[in-house]
Formats: sequence, C-alpha cells, structure tokens
Amino acid sequence: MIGLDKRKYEELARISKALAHATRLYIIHKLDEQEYCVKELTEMIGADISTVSKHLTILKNAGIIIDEKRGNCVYYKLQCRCVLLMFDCLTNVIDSNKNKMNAI
Amino acid sequence: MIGLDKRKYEELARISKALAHATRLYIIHKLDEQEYCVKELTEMIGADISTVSKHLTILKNAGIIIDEKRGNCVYYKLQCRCVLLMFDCLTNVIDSNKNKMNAI
DNA sequence: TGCCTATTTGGGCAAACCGCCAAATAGAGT
DNA sequence: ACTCTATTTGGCGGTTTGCCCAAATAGGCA
Repeated sequence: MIGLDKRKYEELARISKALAHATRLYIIHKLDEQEYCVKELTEMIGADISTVSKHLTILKNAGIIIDEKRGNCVYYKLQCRCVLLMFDCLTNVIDSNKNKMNAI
Repeated sequence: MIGLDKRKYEELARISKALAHATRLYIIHKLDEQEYCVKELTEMIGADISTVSKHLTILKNAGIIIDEKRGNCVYYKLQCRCVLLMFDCLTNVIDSNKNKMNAI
C-alpha cells in the first residue's frame, strides 16, 4: 500500500476512528434528532462532563459535528447527515452476522 | 445512556472499531474486488505477515470477512458487501469537509 | 468588577492497540 | 516421516485511548 493509496486510506481511517466509540455513536444519533449543548448531552450520557467535551472535540475535529455558541452554552449539531450512513452500515453487518448464526 | 441503549451502541461500536484502521479499510477494499490469501494481501500491504494476519482476525471476528482454507492457503473474502456503505459514509464526510473549507 | 454557570484543558493512570520478531501450528507433497 | 510453505499465536516495547479529577477559561449578568 503505497503513496496516494496510503494517504487515502489514512484519511478514511481518521474519520472512521472518530466514529469508533459507543458514546460518540450515541451522540451522533442524538444530534440527528436535534441540537444539544454539552450539559444536556452529559446528562443523557452519564459520564463526566470533561469526558463528553472531549468526545465532542473528537467529532468536531473529524468534521462530523459543528458547534455554535449561543448565550451561556455551546450547542452542537451534525454538520452533515451523511454520517448516518454509518448506522446503516453497522446495522447491516450486525444483522448479517445474526442471520449467519441462526442459519447454523 | 442506559440499559438496552448502552448495549446497542456498544455493539455498533464493536463493529465500528474493527473498521477504524487504514490497513483494514484497504483490505476490505481489496477483498471487494476479489478474494485473496494472507500472503497476497501481505505483499500488497507491505507489513509483517503476522500483522496482516491479526488485522484479518479482527475483521473476521467482527463478521466482516470470512475465511476459507483451500489447498495450502487461507483465502479471505467479504462476508457481506454491505460494509462498503462505510466508504460512502466516510467519503461523504471528507467531501463535506473539503467543501466547507473551500467555502471559507 | 465580581459571581456564577458552562465548557475546555491538563495530567495521571489503566487499558487497549500496533507493529515486529520468534516460535508454534497446519497441511500439502515427496 | 520429513520438508517446505502458509498462517497463527505469544509476547515485548512503544503509542494511543479513555476516564476521572482538578484547574483554567469564557461569557453572561448583577
């Protein structure tokens, strides 16, 4: 895997890694419903607020969500709903696995 | 994030993590063209064969690829092409990021 | 200015990941 | 049985992740 190829797959992996965490997938799913601020997400998730803030930073750096400061809070929302394809992909793989299991 | 929800997102993340590596994305892309054995993939990738074998194991455990021993070699192929949605998803995100950058 | 709430940043610690090497295993072919 | 090739497994060192806590920062509002 050389040159252009390598860079291309590293770029894909960079985004991919940002998606590879249960909490971050949950955040994406929530932000698909509506925008939320850090505090609201923290309450839903039930982790330390600094932890949630870091997850949000990772998603933001990957260009998956964007933030907007309004009043006292920072609101996050999806930058592009195209990321929801991810859920279809993952769900398909899981369903496919289940079917294989049952077929045995 | 409690109970069922938590388990659901952890399951999604489990698959997602298997996808979150440049070499593994490359392997998936290659196996979409045709099946390959470990040695062939190793030559294309240019890493130690044990490293490649481990990547393949990770993908196999996630139910993304399957192996089949034939003759002297172990051949791997995609279990379900649905995983290719992943590339659409990642590519969309990357393109979307580029567009935002250019718009500035 | 000073206080208060919301958020981010830095650090420490444990766990997971990655790559290589060396050794073990599996099976084909002689 | 022996040899040779292909693959997997075990393990070590280095890097990255993820979590919490504590401290720093930012901005609204009296």
